[in-house]
Amino acid sequence: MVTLKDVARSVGLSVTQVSRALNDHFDVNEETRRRVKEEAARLGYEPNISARKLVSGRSGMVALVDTKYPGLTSDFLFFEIVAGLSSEFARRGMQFVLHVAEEEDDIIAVYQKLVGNGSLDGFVLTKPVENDPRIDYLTRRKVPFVVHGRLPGGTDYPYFDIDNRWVAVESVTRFLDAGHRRIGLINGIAHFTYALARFRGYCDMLEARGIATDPALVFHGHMTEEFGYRSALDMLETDPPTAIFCSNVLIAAGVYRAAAERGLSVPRDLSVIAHDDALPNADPAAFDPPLSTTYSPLSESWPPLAEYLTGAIEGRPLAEMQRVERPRFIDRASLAPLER
Amino acid sequence: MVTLKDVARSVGLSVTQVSRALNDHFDVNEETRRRVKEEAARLGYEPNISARKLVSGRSGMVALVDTKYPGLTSDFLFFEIVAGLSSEFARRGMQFVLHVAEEEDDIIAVYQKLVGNGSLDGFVLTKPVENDPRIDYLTRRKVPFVVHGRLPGGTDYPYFDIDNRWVAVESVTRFLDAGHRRIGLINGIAHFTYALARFRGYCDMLEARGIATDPALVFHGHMTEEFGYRSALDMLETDPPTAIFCSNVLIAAGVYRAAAERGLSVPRDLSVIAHDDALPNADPAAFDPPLSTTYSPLSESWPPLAEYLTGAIEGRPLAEMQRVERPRFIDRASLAPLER
DNA sequence: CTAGCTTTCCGAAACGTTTCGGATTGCGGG
DNA sequence: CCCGCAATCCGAAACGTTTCGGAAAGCTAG
Repeated sequence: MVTLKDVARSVGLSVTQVSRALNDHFDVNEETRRRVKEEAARLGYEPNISARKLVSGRSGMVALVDTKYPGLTSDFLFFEIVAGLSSEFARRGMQFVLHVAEEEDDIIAVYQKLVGNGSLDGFVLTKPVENDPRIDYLTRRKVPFVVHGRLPGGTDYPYFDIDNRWVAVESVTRFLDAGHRRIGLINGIAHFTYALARFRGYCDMLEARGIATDPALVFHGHMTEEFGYRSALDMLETDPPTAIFCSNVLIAAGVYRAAAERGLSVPRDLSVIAHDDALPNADPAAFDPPLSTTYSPLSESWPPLAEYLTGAIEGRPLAEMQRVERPRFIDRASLAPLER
Repeated sequence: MVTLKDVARSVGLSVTQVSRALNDHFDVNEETRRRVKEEAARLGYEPNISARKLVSGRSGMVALVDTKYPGLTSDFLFFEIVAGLSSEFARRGMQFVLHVAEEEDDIIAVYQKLVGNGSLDGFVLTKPVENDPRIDYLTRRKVPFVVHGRLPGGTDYPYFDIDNRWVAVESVTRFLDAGHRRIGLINGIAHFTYALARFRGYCDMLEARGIATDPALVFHGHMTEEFGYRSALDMLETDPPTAIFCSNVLIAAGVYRAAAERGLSVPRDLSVIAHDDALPNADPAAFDPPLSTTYSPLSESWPPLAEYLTGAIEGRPLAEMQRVERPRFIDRASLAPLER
């Protein structure tokens, strides 16, 4: 391994000055800096992260922790997140550590261990839940982190989120304006905040028009095609809805399948809107008929997440590191006025 | 952060002795060891990985490097690997670093950087190709690594592989014994060694029975349902095969679809065998008719891979760290004797 | 009683980096 | 000619751990 000392010797300077030259400190001659950098490159010098971390507290490593669960390895969302973040941090010269904990592990204990051994600069938190214990713990320990999503109430941490309430409000409004009264919701797992926000938006919008939410029209679960299919079949059994909002394009695919099986035509007998994360495996435009969506590519969240986390590590002010993005509605052909 | 010094002070011993106690060195009193461990646990002490790495050369971190490519985020295989390895290393108290490099990056330069900054103990290499430059580089730099798969020829590195040649040989033999003469192969991308081994097995087996391999019956590409579908359609165009071996259950799904579209019945008009990695999203028993396979769950490779890599890091002898597993054939209902 | 051994402990050095405080040089202004 | 200042540089300490070489104390055999 080639160290600072090697470069120093080779260029006839002290270790100190070489370090400062490479880190663009002010008190080193321009010409010297050039020479040092050149020589370092020539020797193939790479700073030793461990040594740097030890003294400066920065390692350039960030982590994402998730616990194992059945279906983890076929969770597209998870892939997209992991690949997107890893690549984004790699681009910034940082390292991304994926830690998949055992299902039975206490999640806080895992963070404790990871934080304790002090080789990580910060964490990316995904899929927050209400009163998320991870946020409590990391805040208390003053460990930098960024949340993909956010909690209702005070948010004194960096986050990037989309306006999930709007997603539901917009879709339900369009259904209502088209004359629909019985509107179904097939949502993600209930305790995740994004699902909650959508659920609340859905309820509030109905209530505003004097419609009570019918529990028989609301489903929460793992957002798969299969789940969409089963939920839709269930709804269609008795007193079926005329419109369904799906939290996911995959769910919508299941709804389409169920509708076809029941001999219902979209959108004549059943209107459908879904939220589209722009995942590579599910293209709403390829649906028959093309699926109307609220559109917000997941891939656009990696750059801000990476930026905010580095910001948090460097201690930048919170205000610059909170953003909620509003999706846009893309009308295709799965929404029609209710015929009576 | 609680350090060795804190534990030492709290227990009235030297830092040295505390370190030895925690690492189960021999020259520390049994009673002392107990006291130290207890106190360390009480204080929530976690060894600082950076400091340890700096002096002992071990960080307990291993990495897997892959470059971005279109379809990465929908590559089930990749995620199965990532999640499986991460969890397996986590179980062993190690950390797993996923590094997704940009497509345009020089892969060796990436390894150079990662090796150079000296925070990684070793690497897991997947999807080896012939004359793999990564293997050359890491061997030359004496960096520990383990290969998932192996290269033809001398193998002076740890690896875990399945007998890919056997996979093809076995399937083709069964086809031949059932009277088939025109046998197709839909394989993975040609330069990966596992695809090569299967291709060679396929060719050799045909040749042994005096059958020339027909280039029109061999397809290499990304192992997706779509690729299987297109390849099968192509084959079925003129002078179709009566049997097809698929390197993947996904491919087989595409073949089934193509056959159905062409009005061919499996297995009456077309026999199909596939290799089954036991991925969660593709169950050959759920096919109609159930798909006969060579069976070898991918998930069984993580424990040996993790074990061999830690072995390589600790400098254990090579002989214990090489294994090739033979899959087993599972007969279901997609293979029938050729009617004439 | 002593030599030698075992058991248990400890001080100090080392790993590669950053950073604090100070040192040296050269220059212009008085 | 000297003072002060800017521009460059450097030595040494520090981060938390492991490890080398030895030291102290207790015991046994002679």
